[in-house]
Amino acid sequence: MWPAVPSRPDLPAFELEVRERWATHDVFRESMRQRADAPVWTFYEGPPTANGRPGTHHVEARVFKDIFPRYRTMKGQSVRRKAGWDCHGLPVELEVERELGLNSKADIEAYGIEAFNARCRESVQRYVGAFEELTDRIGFWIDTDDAYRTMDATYIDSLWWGLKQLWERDLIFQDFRVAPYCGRCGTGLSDAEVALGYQQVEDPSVYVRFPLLDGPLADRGASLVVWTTTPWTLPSNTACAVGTDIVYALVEHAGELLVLAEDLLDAVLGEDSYTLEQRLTADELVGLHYRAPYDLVDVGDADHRYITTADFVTTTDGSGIVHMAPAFGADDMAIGKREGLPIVNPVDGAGQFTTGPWEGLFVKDADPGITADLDERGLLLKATVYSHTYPFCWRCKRPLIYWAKPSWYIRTTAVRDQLLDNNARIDWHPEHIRDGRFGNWLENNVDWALSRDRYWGTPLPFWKCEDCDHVEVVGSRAELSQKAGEDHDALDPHRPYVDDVTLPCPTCGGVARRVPDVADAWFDSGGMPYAQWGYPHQGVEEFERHYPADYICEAIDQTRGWFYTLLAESTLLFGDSSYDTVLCLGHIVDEDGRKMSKSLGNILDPWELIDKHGADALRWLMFAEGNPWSSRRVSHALLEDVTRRFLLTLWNTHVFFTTYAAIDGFDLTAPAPDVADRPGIDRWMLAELAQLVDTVDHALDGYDVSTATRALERFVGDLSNWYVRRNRRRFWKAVTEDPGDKAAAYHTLYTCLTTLAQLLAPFTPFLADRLWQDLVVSQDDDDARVSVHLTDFPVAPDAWRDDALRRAMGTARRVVELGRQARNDSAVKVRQPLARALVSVPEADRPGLAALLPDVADELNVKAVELSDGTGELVERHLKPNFRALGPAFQKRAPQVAAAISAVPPADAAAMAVTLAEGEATLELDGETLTLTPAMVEVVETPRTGWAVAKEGSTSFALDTELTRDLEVEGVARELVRAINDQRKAAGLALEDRIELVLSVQPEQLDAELAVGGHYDAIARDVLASDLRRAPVADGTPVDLGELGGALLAIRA
RNA sequence: GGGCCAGUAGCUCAGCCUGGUUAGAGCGCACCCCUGAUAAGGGUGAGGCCGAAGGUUCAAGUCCUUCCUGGCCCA
Repeated sequence: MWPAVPSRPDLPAFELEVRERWATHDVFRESMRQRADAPVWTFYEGPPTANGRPGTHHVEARVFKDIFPRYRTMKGQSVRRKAGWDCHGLPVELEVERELGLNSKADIEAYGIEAFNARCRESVQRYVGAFEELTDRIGFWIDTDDAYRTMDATYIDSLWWGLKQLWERDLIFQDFRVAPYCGRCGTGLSDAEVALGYQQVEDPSVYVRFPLLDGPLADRGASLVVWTTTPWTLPSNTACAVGTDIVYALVEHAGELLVLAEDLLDAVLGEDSYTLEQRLTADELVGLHYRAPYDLVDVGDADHRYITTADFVTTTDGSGIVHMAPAFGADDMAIGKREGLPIVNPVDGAGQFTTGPWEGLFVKDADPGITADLDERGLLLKATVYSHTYPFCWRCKRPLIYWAKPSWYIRTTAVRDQLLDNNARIDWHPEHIRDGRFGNWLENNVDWALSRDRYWGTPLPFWKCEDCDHVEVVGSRAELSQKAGEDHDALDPHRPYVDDVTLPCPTCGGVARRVPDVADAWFDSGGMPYAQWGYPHQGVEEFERHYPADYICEAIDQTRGWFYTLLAESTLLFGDSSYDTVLCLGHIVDEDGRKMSKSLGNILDPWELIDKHGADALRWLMFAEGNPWSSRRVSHALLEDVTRRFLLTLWNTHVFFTTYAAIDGFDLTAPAPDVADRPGIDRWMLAELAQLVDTVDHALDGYDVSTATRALERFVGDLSNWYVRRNRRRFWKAVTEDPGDKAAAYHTLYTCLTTLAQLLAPFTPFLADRLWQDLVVSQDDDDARVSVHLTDFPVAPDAWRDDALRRAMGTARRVVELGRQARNDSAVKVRQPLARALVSVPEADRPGLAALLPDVADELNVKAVELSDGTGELVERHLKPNFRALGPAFQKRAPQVAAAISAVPPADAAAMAVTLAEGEATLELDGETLTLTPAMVEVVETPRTGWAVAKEGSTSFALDTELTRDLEVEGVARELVRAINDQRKAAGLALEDRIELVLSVQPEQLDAELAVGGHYDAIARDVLASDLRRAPVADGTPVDLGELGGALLAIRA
């Protein structure tokens, strides 16, 4: 039985039905079981953090993660789909802090680390259900029951192993470093995190006098003019830097002597407000001491507060003299180390002053007080505001400070060349990321700041002796038990439990305690290739089977996140890249191309989109709209668009097929005519299908969804708009008329639809399977074919391939377009048959087109379409130059030769066409004889008749619009058929219902002509009239036949 | 300030790697057709100095340089 297929589908409702079927038949698992022994193809899931509701951007990533594993499975590979969850990290802590109303690390510690971490653990599981539900609804086949969680003890065991490996190879070290730091969160931030929080702000811009203490300038009472946008760092000043190539000036300004860069005099002091006393080189300034404004911290005897040089000093801003505070700037620290300057750090871990008048104040909040103080003491020369971008904490939105703090580092710089080498072998999509964004970033690799002074994370397995500072690194809980001499195998490795474990120091016998830091959560996710299996403590076989990944996919913001940490860890631990191919997605933006953000209020909830349009529509939009890596728009309007444009076009074709298959009781098992015996249009459609299969297969093999979706959209358009429309009559005509032809049509369309279902399975898994159910499962009890997702990806038989036919049909369709244009221009309705038309196409296209002329004639309702053979009197010939051939042959003269070719008069052109056909022709140009080959010239024909002509390029169509009486009568017959079918529809009859028909046509002569021409028989056949009476009709429906007459008709079921 | 990407019809995008002289599609719009896919289907048309300027070339949407605009990433 062929199912009843609704012509107006509720796609989201169908998807839910399909999902039920998948669950009932356990299709997902079965699809993997089928391939259990097949070659392995590996996908790694980049774990999302489930501490918020999943958004539309998650859908994007997840459908791209889904499509290639589905494709690979259908191609016969074994694809394990292990899910994963990222559980640790500052975002989780901040969420919990908000819930608990905690504001600082002190608050957390007062609340208790144990209780706090318990809340964190609960928080990251809170939305797992929401993620799983959405994952399921969008058809992302990933095994959430088999998910790894970065907070699991076995996972952490693996990370500890990784860290120990690095430690043993001297790739982990502790150093005092200036790093971006959030005083509120009490932690340093990775570069990636810092990158998230740049904002345009206005900071104070102060110019401060630093009176000189040495040399003649000091004797004259001169001061340096020092510029800073962070007044709070002034108490920590230990030096000033000048640029070696910069010219400085001593000037008299408002009664005092000042030193600053000459180029900046006007900008800082104002034009004409100073008198130049003397130019100074940097060398003349170096070594001079000065008096800094504050002495909050005693630095002992160390020499400091003198002028030195630094290459980063410029004259684009400020005064050309840079204030140095090594505790609060990476550049400053570098200079400080070079000069052996003391580190003056009156700021604590909360970002607050520990001493002086601003003790207890967050440093940034002290800026106004310091500025006022400088002013009062006569040290402030000038204070304005400076607009620039400044980093803010990406979660708590408070300004970051750069702060010197002891941290643990991974020495990634030691493997920089290897990182570059491994990166060069990764198949990046898009390609430019490899050498561009990612490659450049690797070139400038800096050591990975690993430690975070926080609570909810993978604790660093470093135990440090209280007495001798010896560091013992532990590679698992088992090893911890062994070293501690206590059983910790079941320990929750999180804080605070792990903090309570002490080890005896193997060097001095003292007590070793764990360093308090946890690992950057990026270390967790970067370690998933091995940690997801618990490697090497367990899962060794799984790891080896699934390393490296064939494919990973995330959004572009992961370049310096997951893409980097995966590569860094695998390079450090295993020497190679843990992924071969990476697809880098662009961001999802709203209808106007704006980023979706809460503040703009333009966030689209994925459920709203899916409930309304369905998951397939959303998936298709993601795959088909633009490139995966450019930002793509999502909106209700766009979803409606793809639904109508693609999904419903396909659906309508499906409805057409099943409707007639049901009416005819089409029997699939009856033998199908050989492809070679089917009509040209069937062979053409199958040739296009073969081409489509190749295109989609090849595109997916190369991770190129755009090419695949474009080809699929084009094919579905051709199938619906050309094949089905051209062949409707073959489906509705009586079986007895031509059974073989009818079967050919059914089988051809059936093959197209079922193959499409398979091709679409990775893209739109719901609709694909629905088609499969309606077309295959309904006709077949074979369990193996219970779902399209259990089938092999299609391979086109060679018997389908016919490129010549594809080209010929292309020509035929272009000719039809011209024919329509000609009809349109001459205002002759399509229903009115015409006698003849004449077509001219380039000679190469003639043989192919000849076979398809009946189709052209039928489509255009013309009795006979003749193909000009290039010699007839009805056409005139012109020559058209072909530059592709002329260019190389004639170089600079090509344009002249081309002009000469175009100028050949029609009479000569005809002769030349003949000569050319025999090999080559000659042309006179400026008294010189040139030899032309057929490739250089195209012979173009133009109809010479007075007919309605349409042409495009070298193709033309001439339509004889003259009507004979016979044609008019036939037109009337067609008009009557239309009117009768209108009545059938008005009467609500089914397609296959038979009717009795009564009609009377006036005048009598027309009636007689219709009868003599056999038109009444044809009408009766066309409208399924079992009886047709030509008799007066009492209450008949009038039919206007224009000048020719009129009719009255009545039908009865 | 640096890196990368993008700029083609009103809109969304192909085409650019591999140069060839009428630059395509879909949507939208206007007009029209069809009425046995009908809450469907189809046609025709209008609409482009291919971001700008230089350069290379017989020939540039396509290659090169510079610039402009927008986006992303980084400082």
